[in-house]
Amino acid sequence: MSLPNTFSKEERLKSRKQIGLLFKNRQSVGSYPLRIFWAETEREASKYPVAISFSVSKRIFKQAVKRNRHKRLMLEVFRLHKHELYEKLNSETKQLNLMLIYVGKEPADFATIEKKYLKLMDKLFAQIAPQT
RNA sequence: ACUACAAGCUGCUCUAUCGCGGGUUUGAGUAAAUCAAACAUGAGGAAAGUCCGAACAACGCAGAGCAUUGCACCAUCUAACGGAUGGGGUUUUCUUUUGCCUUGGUAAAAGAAAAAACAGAAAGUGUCGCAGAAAAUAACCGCUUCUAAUUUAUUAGGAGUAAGGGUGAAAAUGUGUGGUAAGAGCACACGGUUAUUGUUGGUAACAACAGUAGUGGAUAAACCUUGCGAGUUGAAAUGUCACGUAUACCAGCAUGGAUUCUUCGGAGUCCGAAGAGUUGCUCGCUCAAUGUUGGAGGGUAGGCAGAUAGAGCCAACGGGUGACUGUUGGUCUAGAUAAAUGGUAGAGGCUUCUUCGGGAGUACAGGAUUCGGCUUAUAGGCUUGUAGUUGUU
RNA sequence: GGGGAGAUAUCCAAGCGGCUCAAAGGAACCUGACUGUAAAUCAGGCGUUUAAUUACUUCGGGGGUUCGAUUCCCUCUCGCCCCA
Repeated sequence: MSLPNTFSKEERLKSRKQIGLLFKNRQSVGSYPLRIFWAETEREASKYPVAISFSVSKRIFKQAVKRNRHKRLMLEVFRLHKHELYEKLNSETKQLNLMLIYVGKEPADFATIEKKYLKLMDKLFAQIAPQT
């Protein structure tokens, strides 16, 4: 893999407005214990075709330590596999907003999350393809 | 030595590689934005709960009272505290000794340990179910006496009496003696207990001794009283920049308004006195409408400041029983904002299991303005103390 | 980050420190009556146990105050609401 597996601030979905829009126009794909909300918008000055955010509910893991750990694991999986996603999108004008949510009740390790994430990506493309 | 309990301390390490946050330097860029590289750096003892106390900020402030609310043995420590340290008394538990008896209880003394929101019930009000004569101005039974009646020991009525009475969590200061019609702190002796005065010791709480006056049930985590304290709201506070707007709103300044009469100085009548603001309330204080000047509602959800060197940490030498503190010297980069400190691979500690190959585990837990405490959660290790068991001398 | 109010039977919920608080009331559930059957209606039951009007435990968990606590106080746990 020649490209660097970095994760810059611009790739993070930060704007409250964008997040509000995402939840309003959301479409979702699930692959237990993960679920992803996605929505397409016009790109505004960002050089990345994707903006993503990670979330774990306080109801599932009460301790902040566990929530942070699962968010970091999800971030790590996204970072290591993001180029496959970018190649498939390959668009100059559109931006894909994502919200990756952990919905499982039990804690998971890196290997299982990676496996489920790849499965989830296949499902996501199957859903996006006919629309674009 | 092991086990248990209590208190205190500690809170796994390293390498490679791919990443993240803010910082410094260098380079690219006219500059800014931005990008790249290098360098060092990046969670806790509880960061948690939000139970207290402060710093800091905004608002309010002529001030006073009430309400509300917190604290409560004494001294000390501290910026402060409901925290800590030391002390005092109290209660509970255990042990020993002595006395008593129905041989496992009870009473006293001494010692040890532990606990606690330990001011006041002798200022007032309330409450104290059931049971019991009676639950706080105790006469139901009983005891004593007087009167009347008669069947001559009983009935009825009056008076006195808290020694006795199945209850109850609690029954009117315990024991003994005197005393009396019967009784009673009615009197006396020895005690208990409360208030108070004096002396001695102690900074004080308090203790010991002596005197005086009492003997007033419990409950204040019931109302309350006394003493001391608290203005309210909290970083989503607050300031500022950007974006973006009409005449309801706010602030400053000026003048009460309408009407009648008029000698143009003023006078009369009506309206506004109810409401709004000011800390929860009251008093008090300010305001009303119009004109003018300035700001700005809704909305938006962006940047910067607040925001990281401080009641800081470490060491030595002093002071203090101790909490703590004085002097001197040294030391110092977490500052995010849909929120950084992570992933993978390997090695080593430690604990534990073992078929001796190896396997399993490595806690509680993640900054969000910052400190001081308290409470709660914690694998393993270390230190000290107490108790028990075993072994050796 | 800050603040507020709460937890009672399967569910929704009342409940002055005591008695008649094993705890009002409603729904649900169980049994019986009525009916050919069901619904509706009526009667009884509805913590465990007992021959019983018996015994025991109990109002989120733990501790305290009190003679006595669902109630008062402290603490822990859980879920809920509000504030830009």
